[in-house]
Amino acid sequence: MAKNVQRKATSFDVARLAGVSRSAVSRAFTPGANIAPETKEKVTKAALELGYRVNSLARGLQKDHSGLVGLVASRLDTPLRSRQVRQLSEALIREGLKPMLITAESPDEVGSLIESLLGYSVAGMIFTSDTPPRALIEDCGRLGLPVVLVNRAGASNWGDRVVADNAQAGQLAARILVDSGAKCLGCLVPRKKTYSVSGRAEAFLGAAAERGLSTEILYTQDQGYADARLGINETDRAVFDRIDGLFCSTDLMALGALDALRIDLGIAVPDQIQVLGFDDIEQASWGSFNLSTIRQDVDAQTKTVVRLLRERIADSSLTNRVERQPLNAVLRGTTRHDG
Amino acid sequence: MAKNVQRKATSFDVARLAGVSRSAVSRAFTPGANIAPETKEKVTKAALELGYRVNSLARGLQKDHSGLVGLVASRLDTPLRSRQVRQLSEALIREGLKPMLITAESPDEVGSLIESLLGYSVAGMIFTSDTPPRALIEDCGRLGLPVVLVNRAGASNWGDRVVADNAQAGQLAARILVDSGAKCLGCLVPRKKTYSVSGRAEAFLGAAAERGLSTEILYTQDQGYADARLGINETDRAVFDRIDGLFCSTDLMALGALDALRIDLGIAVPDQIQVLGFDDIEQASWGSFNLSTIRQDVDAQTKTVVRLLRERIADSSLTNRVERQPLNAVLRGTTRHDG
DNA sequence: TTGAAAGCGCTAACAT
DNA sequence: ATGTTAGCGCTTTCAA
Repeated sequence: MAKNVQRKATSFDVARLAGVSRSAVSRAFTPGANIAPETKEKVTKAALELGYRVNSLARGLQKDHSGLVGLVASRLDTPLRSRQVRQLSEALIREGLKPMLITAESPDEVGSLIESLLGYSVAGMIFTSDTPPRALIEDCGRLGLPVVLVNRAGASNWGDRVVADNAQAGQLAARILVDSGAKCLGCLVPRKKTYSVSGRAEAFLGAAAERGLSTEILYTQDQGYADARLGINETDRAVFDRIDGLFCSTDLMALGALDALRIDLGIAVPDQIQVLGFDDIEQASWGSFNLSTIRQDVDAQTKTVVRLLRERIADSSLTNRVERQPLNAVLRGTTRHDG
Repeated sequence: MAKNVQRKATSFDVARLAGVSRSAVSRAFTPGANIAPETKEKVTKAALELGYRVNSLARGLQKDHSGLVGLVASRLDTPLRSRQVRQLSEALIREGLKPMLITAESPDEVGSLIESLLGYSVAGMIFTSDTPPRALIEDCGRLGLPVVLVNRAGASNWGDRVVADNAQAGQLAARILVDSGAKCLGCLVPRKKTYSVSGRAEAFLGAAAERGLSTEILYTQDQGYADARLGINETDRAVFDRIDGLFCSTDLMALGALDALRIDLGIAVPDQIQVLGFDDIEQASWGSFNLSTIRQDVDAQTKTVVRLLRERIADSSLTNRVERQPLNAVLRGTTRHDG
């Protein structure tokens, strides 16, 4: 089946067929270059005939970047993350950039991978990962390489950040539960800490304390549905007699908690305990859950990320910026709200 | 913040510092090259000192490929697809390849994107997308570029394929429902056809017919949860008095159907109607659903895809191959099975 | 507006 | 085992 394997046409071939120089070919494929319309047309025609495509590797070798962008993500198989990556990928492509996807869970893995990205003269990097080693981000800074961090702590002195407003989130969560009558609040958090998840939980606990409410912290191993379901089941049952409102660090955990509460423990939601999540993943709106939550607007987030990246590619002398994303409550059936 | 922007070190710089030639540097970074251990060590040391990294663009220009692999996927924010992409991405990285992620829904978009991938001298392409235009795959064939199609029709005469066995899936689904007592079978399919989804449905309907069972086809607009829930709600209610077993083309649709049946229509599952899905996405096992389904083994699928790709990168004269993946029933709570 | 010529950073023959 | 030399395919001064 490997018959007829064609060698790729080069700008040289096109130049010869069109009867022009290689420079002319290059100009024909460079937007805004100084070239006569008829020359451009001749070139375009010849290129089409030969099936010519600019070799991005060679071009990238010449220019300051290759048009590739490193997109680093962990937990890609998770609802929120996959939505973020899909949108980021599409947005980058729309900007004429190409995402190189790096999926890795541990800092070590991520480290060596990013290392290798640098060899591709990427135009920038986007981290949605929980764990970009800060040393690497500093490497990027040293190279003047644009970096955008999504929902990550500003670990180093380099990189723009787009973050959900954790303080606001915690406040909002507490207010929602209190307004709908909760008197004793629980907060479900994973033992493995993460910038956004831990930040939210702390803000929530703080807000509850300010209002003079008593609080309980319930733990799960990690951030998955199963972790949360197990975590609830392993929590001392007496806790559920005390609390009447539960804020979960993520929707995924909230769904696990919900199933544990209703199915495993036979506790009525929202009558006995109200449950509030965070993120507004698609599953939160599904009929079986109908979860009240606080939405992260992924569309807006994506737009901001790409804008920051684009701006910094254009002008690397910018100072580091941080953009806080607005949050909206989405009240469904796991909280009470009739007043 | 853009102070101290360093120029990247080149092999020339390393060569000079190490007191060797550029070839020596090249060899030091080429696994299995002919180089004396002590020379290699000198080079490695100098490279470390200068923060040198091989420029993959320049290397790719010289070799026959850049180490990049095109990973084309649609509906990335869907549970099965995100799992596939995560695993493929990780597996590629483990092979020393780097995935370029192309997410696009329409054939037109995909077309121009793949077009641009070709300019990066990719080592191969993997399509999980529903819609890779066949003309493009033929372009790849003309270039001798390895292509692996996942759950796609063999549209052209180029490309290896990894597919779930649709015929077996349909048979298995019918048998499961019949064995657990169903007499009249329904099949939920999206109007927008897709190779794997339509294939399964047809096989199922065929298998039911062979057993002399009457069947109903229920339609949804597309493959999402919401489409399925809506589709069920818009179906003539009389249908649900007739059927007592429903096979859904995908788990996502099954979950939408389940919520529609139980919550919107008040139909008992599995008592009145049994429901069977396909894929075994994570959500199928969640407590609220506990969906019986037929599993696609994504791990095995990924291994096969990467093996085929690797083999063909090594030897492009291979004939086109197709690997059928085994399927396993996962019986949970939406089917009866007490005999 | 166009072409000639000089690289971008690397690898692979070839010669030593 | 090592160095020399000649490209890979492109863009970009510089002259014309």
